[in-house]
Amino acid sequence: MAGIKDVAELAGVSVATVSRALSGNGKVSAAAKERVQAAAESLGYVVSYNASSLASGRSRNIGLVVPTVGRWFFSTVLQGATSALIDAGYDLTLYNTGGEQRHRDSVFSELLLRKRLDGVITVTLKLEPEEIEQLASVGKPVVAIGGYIPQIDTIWVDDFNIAALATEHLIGLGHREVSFLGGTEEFEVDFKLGSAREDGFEFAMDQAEVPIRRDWLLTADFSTAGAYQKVRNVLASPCRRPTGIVCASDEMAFGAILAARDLGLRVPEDVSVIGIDGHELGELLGLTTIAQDPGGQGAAAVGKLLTLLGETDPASGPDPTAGFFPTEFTSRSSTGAPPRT
Amino acid sequence: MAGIKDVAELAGVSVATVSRALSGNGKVSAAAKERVQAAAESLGYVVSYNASSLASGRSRNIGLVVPTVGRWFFSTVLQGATSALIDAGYDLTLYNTGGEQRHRDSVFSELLLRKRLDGVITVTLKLEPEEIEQLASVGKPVVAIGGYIPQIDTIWVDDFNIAALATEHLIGLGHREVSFLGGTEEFEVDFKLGSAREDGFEFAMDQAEVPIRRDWLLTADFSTAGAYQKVRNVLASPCRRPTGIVCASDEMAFGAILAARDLGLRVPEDVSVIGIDGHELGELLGLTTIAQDPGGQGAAAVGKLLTLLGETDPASGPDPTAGFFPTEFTSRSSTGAPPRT
DNA sequence: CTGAAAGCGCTTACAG
DNA sequence: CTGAAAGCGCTTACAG
Repeated sequence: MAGIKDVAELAGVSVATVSRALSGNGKVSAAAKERVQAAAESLGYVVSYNASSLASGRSRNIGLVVPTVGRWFFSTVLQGATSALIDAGYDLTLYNTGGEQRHRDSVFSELLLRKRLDGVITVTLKLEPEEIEQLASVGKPVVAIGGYIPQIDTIWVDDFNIAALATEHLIGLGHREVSFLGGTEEFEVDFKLGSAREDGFEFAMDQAEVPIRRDWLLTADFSTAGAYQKVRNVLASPCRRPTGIVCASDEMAFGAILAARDLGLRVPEDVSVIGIDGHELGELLGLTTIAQDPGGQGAAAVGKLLTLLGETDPASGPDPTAGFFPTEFTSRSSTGAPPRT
Repeated sequence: MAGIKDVAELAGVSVATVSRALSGNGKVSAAAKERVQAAAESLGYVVSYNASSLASGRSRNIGLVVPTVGRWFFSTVLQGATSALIDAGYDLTLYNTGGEQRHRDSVFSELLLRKRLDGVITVTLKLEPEEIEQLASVGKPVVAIGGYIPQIDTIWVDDFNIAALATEHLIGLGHREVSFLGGTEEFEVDFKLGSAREDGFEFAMDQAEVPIRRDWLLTADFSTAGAYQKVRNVLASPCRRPTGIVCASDEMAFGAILAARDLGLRVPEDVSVIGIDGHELGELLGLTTIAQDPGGQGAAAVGKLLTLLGETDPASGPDPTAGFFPTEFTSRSSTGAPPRT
């Protein structure tokens, strides 16, 4: 475990020069720099991040707060963020609150404020006004993904209009019996998108003057299995059943498709299903969806954070927080005209 | 940003006493402790981890190295590890090599050795002998998940026998035309399980004296979509096609099932599919599989690491590295007798 | 049980 | 361009 002193000795310079040569801060003669690098190399010296952070106040480490890592959206955001970060030479410390308030609070009070973090990315995390203030007072940049948080740079898709668009797609195909599958109350707290999407659905339905049936406003836990149960119940109804289902996520849409199949219903001849996400599996299952590229969102959040930290050229491309993150309507075989009755 | 001095001043004690009162190390009178805690509370004081780590040599932070986070096995391991860690008050720094050698090497040389880590968990990472030596020389405990690494505590399932068991299940049902879907060369490097599972398959086939067709030894990238293509090709063959497919992962088994369905083949009447993993979706798709509980493996690795760090009661339960991690054969509807010809 | 002080391994004004 | 030295905010023998 060679230290900076060992390198200085071997290179025949002071530790100050070693620090400058290796970090790139300050002036060092080419000759000295070369000797330092050679010495560091031969000793296998790597700077102690703890000491460096303590002395400089910068830790080259950013925190990512997620409610779970077990859902496609979040693991994909994480994947995108880590790739972007590794190239910048930053570490990623993961805070998985597990949706538990207790963990969420401790993340906040302890982990974010005084930890070894230069900045934080929060994913669909609801922040209280005083928490935002706290973060601002500490001076650590924060970038949020999902939902809208006042005063904080946010990467988000236009949930309301996406859901409205998905709904209009079904209405445009002739559907009048449309169900919406959103997130349960419990999940909306974290994911915080359920209601915007449901609002978009209701708006589109109202615009088209298609009546909304309250008992077709379903909710699930964003899992495929959860969605399967709910959709199966509604499709198995002996009375009228919806001919189209707008799902707030692709994973839930998969559940809807599987439920229909298991009931012997054909998709889309008997029932159309549309999702929101752009999950890889969607292609195999022929799912019509609105893709939102979570990996790109993760990378964009990293880019924005790095800019705030003064790392990247601020002129590099448009500000990802300036508007909504782009989405793409992807038409496949899970949607079609409703069955004639 | 109150510091330890502020707390000491407010509590009317020295910083040494504050440190001892808050960390629990060393003796402090009940009265002093109480005053310190009250002072810390009212100032919103949180210890600086960098300073603490530098001074003590312990950082309450562990590293997790994965080749990707976009595959179910890995995100589930991660989920299990984070839950276990958050309760212990440890941070988790994530190193996602993305399967790139360049990232993998930098993780090794820079990140692990001199970073703010007390220990490391590697998931299906192949380590060179000199790397193991390096780790040992630094004295940082390492626990591996998946595969076997000499001299390092390893949490792993019995890949060989699991695959053999899966194969025997199909043979026992009467199948003689059995295909194996493993990982591509490229993936085996990281995942490092492909060959053990293929070996198990071949062993079981040989034992039962069922001939192995080389052109039915398929490989894919462990993704559902990749598996779909390969299996579709083999099932679409105008000549003989396999009546059973042993898949090295559930996600690939999903691809196999979907490929069969899309070709109009019934599962299991026309073709049986068995996976390895225990993915949640397996229940919905009726997938017979051998569940290996990756979340539990992640938690077990954390537990082992914490023990090595002297954190937990060593007497708490059996050593998870003492044998193979338990797996569970889960019979569902994707396997049955082969079609009569 | 408690405090003064050294030290963890760097970074960075400051003075040359 | 370079070095001596202070300081980052803690922890922990050491001596009471």
